[in-house]
Amino acid sequence: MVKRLSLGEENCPVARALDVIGDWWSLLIIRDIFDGLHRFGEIQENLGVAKGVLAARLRNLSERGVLETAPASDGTAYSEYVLTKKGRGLFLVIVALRQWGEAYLYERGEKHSLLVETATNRKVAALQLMSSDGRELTCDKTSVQKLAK
Amino acid sequence: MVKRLSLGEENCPVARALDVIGDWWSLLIIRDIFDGLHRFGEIQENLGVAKGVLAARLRNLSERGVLETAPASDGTAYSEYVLTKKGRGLFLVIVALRQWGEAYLYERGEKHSLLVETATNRKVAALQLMSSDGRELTCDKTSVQKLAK
DNA sequence: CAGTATCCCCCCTGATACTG
DNA sequence: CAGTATCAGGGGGGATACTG
Repeated sequence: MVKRLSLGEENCPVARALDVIGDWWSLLIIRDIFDGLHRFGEIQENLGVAKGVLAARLRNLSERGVLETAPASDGTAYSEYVLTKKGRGLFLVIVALRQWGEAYLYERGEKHSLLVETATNRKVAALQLMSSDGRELTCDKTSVQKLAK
Repeated sequence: MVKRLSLGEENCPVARALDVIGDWWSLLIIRDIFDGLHRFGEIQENLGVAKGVLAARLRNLSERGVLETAPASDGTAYSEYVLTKKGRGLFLVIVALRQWGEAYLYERGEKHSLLVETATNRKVAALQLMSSDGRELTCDKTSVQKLAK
Protein backbone atom coordinates (compact mmCIF):
# COMPACT_ATOMS: atom_id res chain seq x y z
CA MET A 1 0.00 0.00 0.00
CA VAL A 2 2.90 2.32 0.59
CA LYS A 3 4.10 3.34 -2.81
CA ARG A 4 7.24 5.38 -2.74
CA LEU A 5 9.82 3.72 -0.57
CA SER A 6 8.88 4.73 2.95
CA LEU A 7 8.11 8.27 2.05
CA GLY A 8 6.33 8.34 5.35
CA GLU A 9 9.63 8.74 7.10
CA GLU A 10 10.49 11.87 5.17
CA ASN A 11 11.05 14.98 7.15
CA CYS A 12 9.17 16.99 4.59
CA PRO A 13 5.56 17.32 5.69
CA VAL A 14 4.43 17.57 2.07
CA ALA A 15 5.95 14.22 1.21
CA ARG A 16 4.55 12.65 4.32
CA ALA A 17 1.09 13.99 3.56
CA LEU A 18 1.25 12.65 0.03
CA ASP A 19 2.24 9.31 1.42
CA VAL A 20 -1.14 9.15 3.13
CA ILE A 21 -3.50 10.68 0.57
CA GLY A 22 -1.38 11.02 -2.55
CA ASP A 23 -2.72 8.04 -4.42
CA TRP A 24 -5.20 7.98 -7.25
CA TRP A 25 -8.42 7.79 -5.31
CA SER A 26 -8.06 8.89 -1.72
CA LEU A 27 -8.67 12.60 -2.14
CA LEU A 28 -11.68 11.99 -4.34
CA ILE A 29 -13.10 9.66 -1.73
CA ILE A 30 -12.52 12.24 0.95
CA ARG A 31 -14.09 14.92 -1.21
CA ASP A 32 -17.15 12.71 -1.60
CA ILE A 33 -17.45 12.27 2.14
CA PHE A 34 -17.20 16.03 2.62
CA ASP A 35 -19.95 16.32 0.06
CA GLY A 36 -22.22 14.14 2.13
CA LEU A 37 -21.70 10.68 0.69
CA HIS A 38 -21.19 8.27 3.55
CA ARG A 39 -22.19 4.90 2.17
CA PHE A 40 -20.01 2.49 0.30
CA GLY A 41 -22.41 2.23 -2.59
CA GLU A 42 -22.87 5.95 -2.95
CA ILE A 43 -19.19 6.58 -3.19
CA GLN A 44 -18.63 3.64 -5.45
CA GLU A 45 -21.32 4.74 -7.84
CA ASN A 46 -20.27 8.36 -7.80
CA LEU A 47 -16.62 7.67 -8.51
CA GLY A 48 -17.06 4.67 -10.75
CA VAL A 49 -14.16 3.00 -8.98
CA ALA A 50 -13.90 -0.78 -8.66
CA LYS A 51 -15.34 -2.11 -5.44
CA GLY A 52 -12.16 -3.84 -4.44
CA VAL A 53 -10.13 -0.70 -4.88
CA LEU A 54 -12.62 1.37 -2.93
CA ALA A 55 -12.66 -1.13 -0.08
CA ALA A 56 -8.88 -1.12 0.04
CA ARG A 57 -8.70 2.67 0.07
CA LEU A 58 -11.32 2.99 2.77
CA ARG A 59 -9.48 0.47 4.88
CA ASN A 60 -6.19 2.26 4.39
CA LEU A 61 -7.62 5.67 5.20
CA SER A 62 -9.26 4.20 8.24
CA GLU A 63 -6.02 2.63 9.45
CA ARG A 64 -4.28 5.93 8.94
CA GLY A 65 -6.86 7.71 11.07
CA VAL A 66 -8.34 9.84 8.31
CA LEU A 67 -11.78 8.36 8.55
CA GLU A 68 -13.70 5.91 10.68
CA THR A 69 -16.77 3.76 10.38
CA ALA A 70 -19.94 4.37 12.28
CA PRO A 71 -23.16 2.37 12.51
CA ALA A 72 -25.51 3.21 9.67
CA SER A 73 -28.01 5.92 10.53
CA ASP A 74 -30.77 4.07 8.73
CA GLY A 75 -30.66 1.11 11.06
CA THR A 76 -29.23 -1.37 8.61
CA ALA A 77 -26.30 -3.49 9.66
CA TYR A 78 -23.85 -1.66 7.45
CA SER A 79 -21.49 1.10 8.35
CA GLU A 80 -21.05 4.66 7.28
CA TYR A 81 -17.76 6.34 6.63
CA VAL A 82 -17.15 9.60 8.40
CA LEU A 83 -14.11 11.78 8.61
CA THR A 84 -12.15 12.08 11.80
CA LYS A 85 -10.78 15.42 12.95
CA LYS A 86 -7.61 14.52 11.13
CA GLY A 87 -9.61 13.83 8.01
CA ARG A 88 -11.54 17.05 8.28
CA GLY A 89 -8.19 18.78 8.43
CA LEU A 90 -7.84 17.92 4.76
CA PHE A 91 -10.57 20.36 3.90
CA LEU A 92 -8.13 23.12 3.08
CA VAL A 93 -6.21 20.81 0.77
CA ILE A 94 -9.36 20.11 -1.16
CA VAL A 95 -10.35 23.76 -1.19
CA ALA A 96 -6.93 24.70 -2.50
CA LEU A 97 -7.21 22.12 -5.25
CA ARG A 98 -10.68 23.34 -6.07
CA GLN A 99 -9.68 26.97 -6.29
CA TRP A 100 -6.69 26.16 -8.45
CA GLY A 101 -8.88 24.09 -10.74
CA GLU A 102 -11.44 26.86 -10.98
CA ALA A 103 -8.80 29.42 -11.79
CA TYR A 104 -6.78 27.51 -14.36
CA LEU A 105 -8.68 24.54 -15.71
CA TYR A 106 -11.91 25.99 -17.03
CA GLU A 107 -12.60 27.89 -20.16
CA ARG A 108 -14.41 31.15 -19.89
CA GLY A 109 -18.11 30.45 -19.59
CA GLU A 110 -17.62 26.82 -18.68
CA LYS A 111 -19.54 25.91 -15.58
CA HIS A 112 -18.45 24.03 -12.49
CA SER A 113 -19.73 23.20 -9.05
CA LEU A 114 -19.29 25.86 -6.41
CA LEU A 115 -18.23 25.89 -2.78
CA VAL A 116 -20.53 28.19 -0.85
CA GLU A 117 -21.19 29.19 2.71
CA THR A 118 -24.35 27.24 3.45
CA ALA A 119 -26.04 29.96 5.46
CA THR A 120 -25.66 32.76 2.95
CA ASN A 121 -25.25 30.77 -0.25
CA ARG A 122 -22.28 32.94 -1.16
CA LYS A 123 -19.03 31.73 -2.60
CA VAL A 124 -16.21 31.31 -0.10
CA ALA A 125 -13.22 33.60 -0.40
CA ALA A 126 -9.96 32.64 -2.06
CA LEU A 127 -7.41 31.18 0.31
CA GLN A 128 -4.40 33.33 0.85
CA LEU A 129 -1.06 32.92 2.46
CA MET A 130 -0.26 35.23 5.35
CA SER A 131 2.79 36.05 7.37
CA SER A 132 2.65 35.40 11.08
CA ASP A 133 1.62 39.01 11.61
CA GLY A 134 -1.08 39.10 8.99
CA ARG A 135 0.53 40.49 5.87
CA GLU A 136 -0.31 38.77 2.63
CA LEU A 137 2.52 36.68 1.20
CA THR A 138 3.30 35.27 -2.20
CA CYS A 139 5.32 32.16 -2.89
CA ASP A 140 8.44 34.10 -3.84
CA LYS A 141 8.57 35.72 -0.40
CA THR A 142 8.93 32.39 1.33
CA SER A 143 11.45 29.62 1.54
CA VAL A 144 11.72 26.21 3.07
CA GLN A 145 14.09 25.95 5.94
CA LYS A 146 15.67 22.55 5.72
CA LEU A 147 16.11 20.57 8.84
CA ALA A 148 19.59 20.38 10.27
CA LYS A 149 20.80 16.81 10.49
CA MET B 1 -1.06 9.34 -19.22
CA VAL B 2 -4.60 10.13 -18.22
CA LYS B 3 -5.53 7.70 -15.55
CA ARG B 4 -9.11 7.92 -14.53
CA LEU B 5 -11.34 7.87 -17.57
CA SER B 6 -11.31 11.45 -18.79
CA LEU B 7 -11.63 12.90 -15.36
CA GLY B 8 -10.52 16.11 -16.99
CA GLU B 9 -14.01 16.62 -18.31
CA GLU B 10 -15.50 16.53 -14.86
CA ASN B 11 -17.36 19.58 -13.72
CA CYS B 12 -15.82 19.27 -10.28
CA PRO B 13 -12.74 21.46 -10.10
CA VAL B 14 -11.18 19.15 -7.53
CA ALA B 15 -11.38 16.21 -9.87
CA ARG B 16 -10.07 18.22 -12.75
CA ALA B 17 -7.15 19.47 -10.68
CA LEU B 18 -6.31 15.95 -9.60
CA ASP B 19 -6.37 14.87 -13.19
CA VAL B 20 -3.45 17.22 -13.81
CA ILE B 21 -1.34 16.82 -10.69
CA GLY B 22 -2.92 13.89 -8.87
CA ASP B 23 -0.42 11.25 -9.83
CA TRP B 24 2.38 9.82 -7.75
CA TRP B 25 5.14 12.26 -8.58
CA SER B 26 3.86 15.53 -9.96
CA LEU B 27 3.30 17.40 -6.72
CA LEU B 28 6.66 16.33 -5.37
CA ILE B 29 8.32 17.56 -8.53
CA ILE B 30 6.51 20.86 -8.25
CA ARG B 31 7.47 21.12 -4.61
CA ASP B 32 11.09 20.62 -5.59
CA ILE B 33 10.91 23.39 -8.14
CA PHE B 34 9.40 25.71 -5.56
CA ASP B 35 12.29 24.75 -3.33
CA GLY B 36 14.76 25.92 -5.92
CA LEU B 37 15.62 22.77 -7.82
CA HIS B 38 15.45 23.54 -11.51
CA ARG B 39 17.70 20.98 -13.14
CA PHE B 40 16.74 17.51 -14.23
CA GLY B 41 19.52 15.89 -12.30
CA GLU B 42 18.83 17.78 -9.10
CA ILE B 43 15.22 16.74 -9.06
CA GLN B 44 16.02 13.19 -10.06
CA GLU B 45 18.55 12.82 -7.33
CA ASN B 46 16.40 14.45 -4.71
CA LEU B 47 13.33 12.35 -5.42
CA GLY B 48 15.05 9.12 -6.34
CA VAL B 49 12.60 8.67 -9.17
CA ALA B 50 13.50 6.80 -12.35
CA LYS B 51 14.77 9.06 -15.09
CA GLY B 52 12.22 7.91 -17.60
CA VAL B 53 9.38 8.59 -15.21
CA LEU B 54 10.71 12.02 -14.36
CA ALA B 55 11.08 12.91 -18.01
CA ALA B 56 7.52 11.79 -18.69
CA ARG B 57 6.16 13.79 -15.79
CA LEU B 58 8.05 16.93 -16.75
CA ARG B 59 6.81 16.61 -20.28
CA ASN B 60 3.25 16.13 -19.16
CA LEU B 61 3.36 19.06 -16.74
CA SER B 62 4.86 21.16 -19.46
CA GLU B 63 2.15 20.22 -21.95
CA ARG B 64 -0.44 21.03 -19.34
CA GLY B 65 1.03 24.47 -18.82
CA VAL B 66 2.19 23.96 -15.26
CA LEU B 67 5.84 24.46 -16.00
CA GLU B 68 8.07 25.42 -18.88
CA THR B 69 11.66 25.01 -19.88
CA ALA B 70 14.13 27.84 -20.06
CA PRO B 71 17.74 27.96 -21.22
CA ALA B 72 20.13 26.95 -18.48
CA SER B 73 21.45 29.87 -16.51
CA ASP B 74 24.92 28.36 -16.38
CA GLY B 75 25.38 28.54 -20.13
CA THR B 76 25.22 24.81 -20.79
CA ALA B 77 23.01 23.56 -23.56
CA TYR B 78 20.48 22.06 -21.18
CA SER B 79 17.25 23.52 -19.98
CA GLU B 80 15.87 24.47 -16.63
CA TYR B 81 12.38 23.80 -15.44
CA VAL B 82 10.49 26.75 -14.07
CA LEU B 83 6.89 27.10 -12.99
CA THR B 84 4.45 29.10 -15.00
CA LYS B 85 1.93 31.37 -13.34
CA LYS B 86 -0.45 28.43 -13.45
CA GLY B 87 2.15 26.28 -11.76
CA ARG B 88 2.88 28.85 -9.11
CA GLY B 89 -0.83 28.81 -8.42
CA LEU B 90 -0.29 25.38 -6.90
CA PHE B 91 1.62 26.90 -4.04
CA LEU B 92 -1.42 26.98 -1.80
CA VAL B 93 -2.09 23.31 -2.49
CA ILE B 94 1.39 22.45 -1.35
CA VAL B 95 1.15 24.71 1.67
CA ALA B 96 -2.14 23.11 2.63
CA LEU B 97 -0.60 19.66 2.36
CA ARG B 98 2.38 20.81 4.35
CA GLN B 99 0.32 22.26 7.15
CA TRP B 100 -1.86 19.19 7.34
CA GLY B 101 1.23 17.02 7.47
CA GLU B 102 2.77 19.13 10.19
CA ALA B 103 -0.40 19.04 12.23
CA TYR B 104 -1.25 15.35 12.00
CA LEU B 105 1.70 13.31 10.82
CA TYR B 106 4.47 14.11 13.28
CA GLU B 107 5.01 12.93 16.75
CA ARG B 108 5.61 15.51 19.40
CA GLY B 109 9.23 16.56 19.27
CA GLU B 110 9.81 15.12 15.83
CA LYS B 111 11.40 17.67 13.55
CA HIS B 112 10.46 18.68 10.04
CA SER B 113 11.37 21.32 7.50
CA LEU B 114 9.68 24.67 7.89
CA LEU B 115 8.08 27.17 5.54
CA VAL B 116 9.18 30.66 6.53
CA GLU B 117 8.90 34.17 5.25
CA THR B 118 12.35 34.71 3.80
CA ALA B 119 12.73 38.29 4.95
CA THR B 120 11.87 37.73 8.59
CA ASN B 121 12.65 34.04 8.92
CA ARG B 122 9.35 33.57 10.68
CA LYS B 123 6.93 30.74 10.09
CA VAL B 124 4.03 31.54 7.81
CA ALA B 125 0.55 31.58 9.28
CA ALA B 126 -1.92 28.72 9.03
CA LEU B 127 -4.20 28.95 6.04
CA GLN B 128 -7.79 29.59 6.88
CA LEU B 129 -11.04 29.55 5.07
CA MET B 130 -13.00 32.77 4.97
CA SER B 131 -16.44 33.81 3.87
CA SER B 132 -16.71 36.39 1.13
CA ASP B 133 -16.99 39.08 3.78
CA GLY B 134 -14.07 37.95 5.87
CA ARG B 135 -15.52 35.78 8.60
CA GLU B 136 -13.64 32.60 9.36
CA LEU B 137 -15.38 29.45 8.16
CA THR B 138 -15.12 25.79 9.00
CA CYS B 139 -15.90 22.93 6.68
CA ASP B 140 -19.28 22.24 8.25
CA LYS B 141 -20.48 25.74 7.40
CA THR B 142 -20.02 25.17 3.71
CA SER B 143 -21.52 23.03 1.01
CA VAL B 144 -20.92 22.27 -2.61
CA GLN B 145 -23.52 23.61 -4.96
CA LYS B 146 -23.86 21.08 -7.71
CA LEU B 147 -24.12 22.30 -11.22
CA ALA B 148 -27.55 22.19 -12.80
CA LYS B 149 -27.59 19.99 -15.85
C1' DC C 1 25.04 16.15 -17.29
C1' DA C 2 20.48 15.49 -19.59
C1' DG C 3 17.79 12.98 -21.32
C1' DT C 4 15.94 8.70 -24.52
C1' DA C 5 15.21 3.80 -25.39
C1' DT C 6 14.41 -0.75 -23.93
C1' DC C 7 13.23 -4.47 -21.08
C1' DC C 8 10.63 -6.62 -17.56
C1' DC C 9 8.11 -7.16 -13.57
C1' DC C 10 4.92 -6.09 -10.31
C1' DC C 11 0.76 -4.35 -8.78
C1' DC C 12 -2.86 -1.60 -9.47
C1' DT C 13 -7.10 -1.78 -11.66
C1' DG C 14 -11.40 -3.29 -13.34
C1' DA C 15 -14.82 -7.12 -14.06
C1' DT C 16 -17.17 -10.68 -12.35
C1' DA C 17 -18.85 -13.90 -9.15
C1' DC C 18 -19.93 -14.83 -4.56
C1' DT C 19 -21.53 -14.25 0.51
C1' DG C 20 -24.32 -12.27 4.38
C1' DC D 1 -26.91 -3.26 -0.32
C1' DA D 2 -22.12 -3.98 1.40
C1' DG D 3 -18.52 -5.83 0.92
C1' DT D 4 -14.84 -10.04 -0.16
C1' DA D 5 -12.47 -13.22 -3.35
C1' DT D 6 -10.50 -14.20 -7.48
C1' DC D 7 -8.69 -13.57 -12.01
C1' DA D 8 -6.64 -11.39 -16.12
C1' DG D 9 -4.56 -7.36 -18.42
C1' DG D 10 -2.14 -3.19 -18.86
C1' DG D 11 0.71 0.08 -17.69
C1' DG D 12 3.33 2.50 -14.43
C1' DG D 13 7.75 2.14 -12.53
C1' DG D 14 12.61 0.82 -11.77
C1' DA D 15 17.10 -0.51 -13.68
C1' DT D 16 20.23 -0.32 -17.12
C1' DA D 17 22.35 0.89 -21.31
C1' DC D 18 22.91 4.28 -24.72
C1' DT D 19 23.41 9.03 -27.08
C1' DG D 20 24.74 14.02 -27.53
